[in-house]
Amino acid sequence: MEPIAGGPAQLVLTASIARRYYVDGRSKVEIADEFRLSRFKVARLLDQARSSGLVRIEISHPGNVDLDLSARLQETFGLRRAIVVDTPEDDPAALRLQLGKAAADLLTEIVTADDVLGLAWARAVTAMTDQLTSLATVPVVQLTGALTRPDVEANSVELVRHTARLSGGPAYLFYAPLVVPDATTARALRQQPEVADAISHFDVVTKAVVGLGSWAAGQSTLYDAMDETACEQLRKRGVVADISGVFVDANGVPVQSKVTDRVIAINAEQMNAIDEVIAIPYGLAKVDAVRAAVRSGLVNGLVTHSPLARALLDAHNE
Amino acid sequence: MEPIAGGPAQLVLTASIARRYYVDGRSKVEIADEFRLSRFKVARLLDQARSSGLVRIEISHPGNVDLDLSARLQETFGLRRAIVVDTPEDDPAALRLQLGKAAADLLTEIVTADDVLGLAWARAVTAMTDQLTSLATVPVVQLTGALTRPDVEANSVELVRHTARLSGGPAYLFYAPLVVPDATTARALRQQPEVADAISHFDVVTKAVVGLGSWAAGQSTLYDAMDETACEQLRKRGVVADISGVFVDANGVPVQSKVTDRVIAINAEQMNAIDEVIAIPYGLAKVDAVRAAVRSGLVNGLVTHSPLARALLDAHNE
DNA sequence: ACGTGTGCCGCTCATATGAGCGGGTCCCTG
DNA sequence: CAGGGACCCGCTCATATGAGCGGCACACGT
Repeated sequence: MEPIAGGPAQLVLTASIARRYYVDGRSKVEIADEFRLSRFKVARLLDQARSSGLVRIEISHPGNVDLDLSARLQETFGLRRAIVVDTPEDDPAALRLQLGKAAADLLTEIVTADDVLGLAWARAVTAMTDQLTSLATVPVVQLTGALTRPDVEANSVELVRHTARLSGGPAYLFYAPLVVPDATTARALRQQPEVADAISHFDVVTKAVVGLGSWAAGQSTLYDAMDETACEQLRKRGVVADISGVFVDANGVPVQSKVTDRVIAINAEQMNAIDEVIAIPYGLAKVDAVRAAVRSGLVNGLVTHSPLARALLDAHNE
Repeated sequence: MEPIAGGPAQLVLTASIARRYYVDGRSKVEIADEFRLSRFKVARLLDQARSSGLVRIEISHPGNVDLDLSARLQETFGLRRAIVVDTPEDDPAALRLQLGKAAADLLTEIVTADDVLGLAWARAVTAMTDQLTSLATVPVVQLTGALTRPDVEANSVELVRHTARLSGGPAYLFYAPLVVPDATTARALRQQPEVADAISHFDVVTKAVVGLGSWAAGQSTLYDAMDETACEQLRKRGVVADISGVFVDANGVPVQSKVTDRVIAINAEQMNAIDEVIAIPYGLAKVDAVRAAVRSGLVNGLVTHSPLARALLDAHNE
């Protein structure tokens, strides 16, 4: 693997050839010609140069996206998209900002006029839309009700409206909470004209950005907003993650329960039908939730930060 | 030249492909297959990755030889050999030691059983032979007389004898000074049997290691050993370098003069007939001398240190 | 001296690759 | 709305390249 070549002249020759080939981009035949060697000899020297470590190839770029980690994450988990932002930041708000920017850039890039965009309510999604500056003209569909929290200004509606305005496309939005006290209320809400209209568009959504929470206190806005009993019940059913209102267990299997009926949001089946579903998780506490979400196949795009990406890869390799 | 790609997804895709291609060594066709792209698209992305600087290729190795500089020196001046030792050392003795080692390794590598080795007297050559540990069995021919200096132990004779013993081949050596007071003495010396014998072997020498001095006080052992008048006369003739007794001007043209006749050493014509002539110059004061020596075509191999190598390249590029 | 193993070389032939072309699309601009 | 112009794509076809083979020289043990 690493047996550096023989004499110094050999070494210099190999380096010259490597330079001609890799830096100057000449063909091996040309090089062979120039150095009066057979092209085979040139090829062998180049092989040796690479395997001995004389030629090192690095992939990097000036931005804050860790391309190598992104690629590995994408490949390892079979994702359609993966963006890993390389930042030492660990303050959640600042992190959200950075990931939001990366996600916004991603969305700008991948959304084309043929798409229908779905947006769920989540702080990370808000962070994204806030930094969105350009978007193809597409319909924007609200995928979930909103939760009002003292520390958050925007709600799901504003998020959708803002994005649709930016895009120039129609908005399908409604005013409703993400979770209500009982199934009956939920059913009634779902029959409201605006809600029903939005829901009727769920199956034409082609790209969506969703929230992703770990099913534990402080790790999921939905968890924190729900009553203790319901949370406990879902935990007993093996729920480890909520994907904008869709509950999944550690194996990524969606969990149906009475609680599910109280949620005003896209369901597992509908989400599964969406071509690309992107989540923006951060924080090491979410490792298991992300694994579950990815395993479920519901989420096939990730925008995250390097520590979480590394943790995911580590967890995968054991 | 450096317009980094478009969106982040594009970037990650390009990085993935670059990794597959450069790191994993897969073919473009395989990659195209894997990513569902045309091989042309893959090729274009890879081109872009290289030209945008996303993929960086470096050539380096753990030793103290600067391969890149060596290669550039070799190419720029059309040399057969160039070894640039990367060292911050500037103490002449320590430098000689390092260059001597590099030159010794080089000699071990390039001298084969078919060669005839010629050695001139010079401190740097002594530094080389002292560190020579292995050499093909070849005849070793003394190319110059010796100068005895208080700070030097070995002389040309010892140098040749030692090398021949190491090699196992015959030695053609003689006892004579490098320079004598008048041409008549020189002529007489050249007819001495041992001297004549060595000289008769000059034209079969295939590889030689010579000294290289700048024609100024303290920059050439020969200069320092000669009378003021002679030095001055040669300087007036435009001499800037002495190559083990061969004087050349700034354009690399050998300078004949009455002084030349007083030197017991190989002459320009004979040196020119040698396939490889290697010098081991060091110190920035020798830039012009090295340029002249290389331009003359008499010297076609260099073992030197990085500052001098850089200075040579700089001088060439202006 | 004589196998014999090892390393290096250059070959053939199937495959990968590059240069350059022409046909699209989108976006200006007149 | 027509006419460029600036891409971006995938094609053809000549060329470059890789896999694997047999020949050759050298080193070594018997």
